Amino acid sequence: MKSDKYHLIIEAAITVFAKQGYYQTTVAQIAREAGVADGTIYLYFKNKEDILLQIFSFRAKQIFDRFYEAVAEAELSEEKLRSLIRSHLEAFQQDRGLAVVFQSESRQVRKSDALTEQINQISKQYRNLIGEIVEKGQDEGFMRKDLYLGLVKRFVLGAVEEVINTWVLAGGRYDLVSMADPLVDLCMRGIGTGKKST
Amino acid sequence: MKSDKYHLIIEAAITVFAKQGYYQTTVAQIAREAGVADGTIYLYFKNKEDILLQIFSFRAKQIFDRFYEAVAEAELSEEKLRSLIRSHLEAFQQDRGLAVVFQSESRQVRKSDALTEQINQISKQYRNLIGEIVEKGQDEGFMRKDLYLGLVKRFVLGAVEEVINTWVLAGGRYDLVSMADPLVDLCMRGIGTGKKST
Amino acid sequence: MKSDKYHLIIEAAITVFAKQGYYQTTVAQIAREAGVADGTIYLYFKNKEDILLQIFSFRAKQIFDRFYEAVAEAELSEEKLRSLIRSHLEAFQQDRGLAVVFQSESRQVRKSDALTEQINQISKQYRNLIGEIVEKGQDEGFMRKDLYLGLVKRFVLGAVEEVINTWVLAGGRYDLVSMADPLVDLCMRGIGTGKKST
Amino acid sequence: MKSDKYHLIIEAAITVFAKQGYYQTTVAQIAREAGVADGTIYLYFKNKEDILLQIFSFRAKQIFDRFYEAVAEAELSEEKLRSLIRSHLEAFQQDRGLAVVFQSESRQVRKSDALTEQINQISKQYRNLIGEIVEKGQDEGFMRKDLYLGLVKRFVLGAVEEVINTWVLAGGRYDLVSMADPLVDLCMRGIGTGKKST
DNA sequence: TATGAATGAGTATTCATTCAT
DNA sequence: CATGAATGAATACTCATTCAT
Repeated sequence: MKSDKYHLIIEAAITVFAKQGYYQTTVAQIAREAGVADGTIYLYFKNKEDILLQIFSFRAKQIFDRFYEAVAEAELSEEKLRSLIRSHLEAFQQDRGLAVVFQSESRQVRKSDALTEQINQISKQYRNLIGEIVEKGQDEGFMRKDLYLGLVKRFVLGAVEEVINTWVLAGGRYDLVSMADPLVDLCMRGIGTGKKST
Repeated sequence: MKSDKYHLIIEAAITVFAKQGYYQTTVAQIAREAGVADGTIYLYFKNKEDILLQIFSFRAKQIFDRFYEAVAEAELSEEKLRSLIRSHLEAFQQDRGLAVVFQSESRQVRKSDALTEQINQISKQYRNLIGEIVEKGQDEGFMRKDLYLGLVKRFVLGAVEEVINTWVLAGGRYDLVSMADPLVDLCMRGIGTGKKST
Repeated sequence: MKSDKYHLIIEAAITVFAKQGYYQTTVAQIAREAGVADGTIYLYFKNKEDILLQIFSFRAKQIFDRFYEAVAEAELSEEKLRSLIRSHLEAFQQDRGLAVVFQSESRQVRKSDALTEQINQISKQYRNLIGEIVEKGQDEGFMRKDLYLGLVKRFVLGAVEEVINTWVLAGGRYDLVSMADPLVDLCMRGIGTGKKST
Repeated sequence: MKSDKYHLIIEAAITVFAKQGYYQTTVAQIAREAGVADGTIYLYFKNKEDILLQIFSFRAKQIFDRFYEAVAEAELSEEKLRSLIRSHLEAFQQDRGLAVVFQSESRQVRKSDALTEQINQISKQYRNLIGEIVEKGQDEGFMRKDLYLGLVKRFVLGAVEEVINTWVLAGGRYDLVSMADPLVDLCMRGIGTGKKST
């Protein structure tokens, strides 16, 4: 089990990264926000970038576990998609800081291979999850088979991300989760066969 | 007419920003890439950030003019949407560097109000363009009227952006423009009424 | 109590400013002279100008306290003037570097309001001290009453400063304090009534 | 005869140096003030410092010629001293910018030997002029013979300079020349024998 | 002569990282 | 484990000077 301070620093970093962006944030600011000394950070993290890396890997893992659960609980493909999107929006609505960091930092080109890889892996996992759902939908006859799967994955992911992004830029002032159903509806019309699941 | 050096520097900056990101890029690197002295940059730009600002405002204008033309040339709403998306993909395919900069830097949280505003304005214009097309489509009976317009705009924009983003991350190794038709098809199924335009 | 390093840097700065002048001195030179890293300076001073400001305010205070003491210890006005001038010359003779900095930097036109104000305030205090002595001298009948006080203050201050200045330019090679008595004599003839105090 | 532009630049430099000080002034500012191109300055001056050097040597010469004239026109030593001081104050009152530059830049420590020498030479000449007057006064019996001549020179020079300096700092808002008589009176009491010249 | 665009050396300042306590 | 003072490499920006026109 990770120490108390570790989580303290992670949370502080998310807060400050969300407000100012990674490069605009100093390690000293994170330390102050976390209420620890500058040097203490280096007891838990290799360097500044490692903090961001851990945010992506540690927190992403937490969140993805919820996604998998949500998808597993649903039966049919459409409901799985709905569950996925809803829990995605829920997770980000619950932690807007994290949402901001994900949205704004994941697109940044970076030198560190470790970080790039981490981010790419997360995206890939997410797309794979969508891919599995769509394939299941195709098997069930709820989703069109004449679709380039790679495009469909991005189509769904892009739509969800843009909805989140708009919400983030709007300052998180409205209910993000309420966008889930209309969004799924749009997606299903795009990729679905029209066959009803009930 | 802007001076020769101005464009030289803009192009150099796009190249280097695309490769390393804004914060990882030094002014000296831009100067070297442009083949000018460090100080020369400050004859044409107020500071480093101003270069990015100019890229967004100057180059975005160029590109947006093409978008408006493309949309204007088409007759029916679906064709307008197809034109818009195709010219979007074309523009970014032709200048991958610019695409990378747009995709990765536009999401960054930043202090400068000027830059944030510039970026927000571009996004808004784009969404408005989509909005107009959809409204026209609703009038023509090609697009559903039971849609929350704000969501539709983001839905389309998000899908396009994610397609570009994936292409960017893949190193631009395949034909981006060929994604236009399937993408429009997906979007139209999502937002269309099913009525055929021919 | 101020840290060790603070004084180390102040002394180093005085030395280097005295040798090369404020604008010709780099922060790196001060750091090297003080035996600290460049960055360390910014732990104790806001910026380069702040060092000069602190020299004026911190060291001036030290010295002025001595002046007030010296003046207070003397009884009659002429002796007070003699004490003031002697301790002034003594102080500057003891720290020629400081003398040089005071003489050469205090006349410079500068943007910083804080610095200008600091310098003006010191000059004013000094002139006020002289003013008080002269007024006491007038009461005692040792000094002429037909004098424009503002002129007298400057007359005395100017004479003392020029004597110091010449000594500074001469490289501090002779005994500055020995000029005190003849200087006071000259001043007293100029402003005195001729009445003897003994 | 020096070209038009030469004087134009000299005057412009005096104006800007007076306002901002030598080190705070850029060559471009001088050029703008003079209404010439940056490069033009280097047709008339070797470098930035040369401008200041020329101000001291060219303008000082002009002024000193007036001083010598004024001193020559007077008969007796006291009147010579009065003439000198009055023309000094007059000259500076007429060109406050020049006064500021003289007062503030002449004390600065500088690397350039040429400039330091120029400034020292001017001061020396001035002190010599005073010296000659005092010696004449001693011959005539108007001035005390028990004075260390080096001190007397500085005594007078210092008093005059401080009076000018105060006027400069006050923004030149009062009549400087009117200080001449009281100032001479003070000096004469200090150094004179009391014998009346009429 | 005159120009002003271009140069690039020079510098104040920041900040990730270390390490003695 | 925890601290935070100290470090010094890194970098945006300025400006005196040059030179092709």
